[in-house]
Amino acid sequence: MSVIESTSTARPPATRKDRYTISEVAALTGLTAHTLRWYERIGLMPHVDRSHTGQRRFTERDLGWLAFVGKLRLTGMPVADMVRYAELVREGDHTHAERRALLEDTRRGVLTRIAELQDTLAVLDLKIDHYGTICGGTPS
Amino acid sequence: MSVIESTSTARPPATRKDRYTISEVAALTGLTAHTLRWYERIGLMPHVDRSHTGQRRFTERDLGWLAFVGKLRLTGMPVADMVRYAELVREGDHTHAERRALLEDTRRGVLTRIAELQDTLAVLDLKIDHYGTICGGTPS
DNA sequence: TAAAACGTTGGAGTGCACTCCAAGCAAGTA
DNA sequence: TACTTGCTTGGAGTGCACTCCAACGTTTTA
Repeated sequence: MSVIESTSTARPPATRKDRYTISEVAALTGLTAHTLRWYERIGLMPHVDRSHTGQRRFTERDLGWLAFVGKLRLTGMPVADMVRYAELVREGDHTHAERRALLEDTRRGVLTRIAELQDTLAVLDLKIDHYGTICGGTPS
Repeated sequence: MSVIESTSTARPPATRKDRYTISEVAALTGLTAHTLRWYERIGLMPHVDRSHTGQRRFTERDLGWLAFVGKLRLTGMPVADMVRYAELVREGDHTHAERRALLEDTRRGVLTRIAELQDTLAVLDLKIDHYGTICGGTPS
């Protein structure tokens, strides 16, 4: 479920702002302000709005995008690929097929990684069991 | 795939192909020779035997260790922690408890990572589904 | 025996994903 | 207003895990 469908027709409670400073976004996302600026510089953010003096003002939509990017990061996707995805989004609706392909590749990668991890889990359990009981000492 | 061939007259009594050159080990493990030397330099390998002229000769035991290290690497464990584990092995049997603790920490980390990945999988599936059906165009 | 292929070392270089710095302008508080 | 904290930029620096280099010695093959 994405966070971004905050509609403008229904007035939300006063706790929800529509413009966030970089440090507010840093606190909300767990990213540093440095990293947020860097994301923008490399093209991983859609254009971020500015105040009349040039300071960044992030929207709810930016927050939603950042949440999704956070998920992509957790998949282990390289930043370069996330930038590619962001480019596709900027290019418009005709890139849907490529976006889906990218996501499906990522999905396959995640599945593979989960299988790998479950494999290591088996080895780890064997080893832990070994230390828990007999404790023979060869490094193997 | 057989590892045992690759040469020659089986004359010398001391050489029962249980000694592997660095490039053989590279081929068997998928690591590069560079990486194998680097592993040794940083203390991630137990002492590797040498030929009379100083070239490395890996044993079956080294191969087993490398296989285990490969599993640890797949867990995402930092190299520094793997080196710590290797040190504990070198220090002898009285480090069993600490070794087990290290492995149990790693196990918990793997479980967490699997959960994270399954979470990203849910988001990915939602998104892929979205592109598969309606294809509305907001970047979210 | 000669050439090609393989091995050795310390140290330098690479790519990734941040992370920080300096110097100066902007915003909120007493 | 003065002060303190926050935000701006381009560019340099960091830490990790390799990855490669130069210059030379060793082993295998023809």
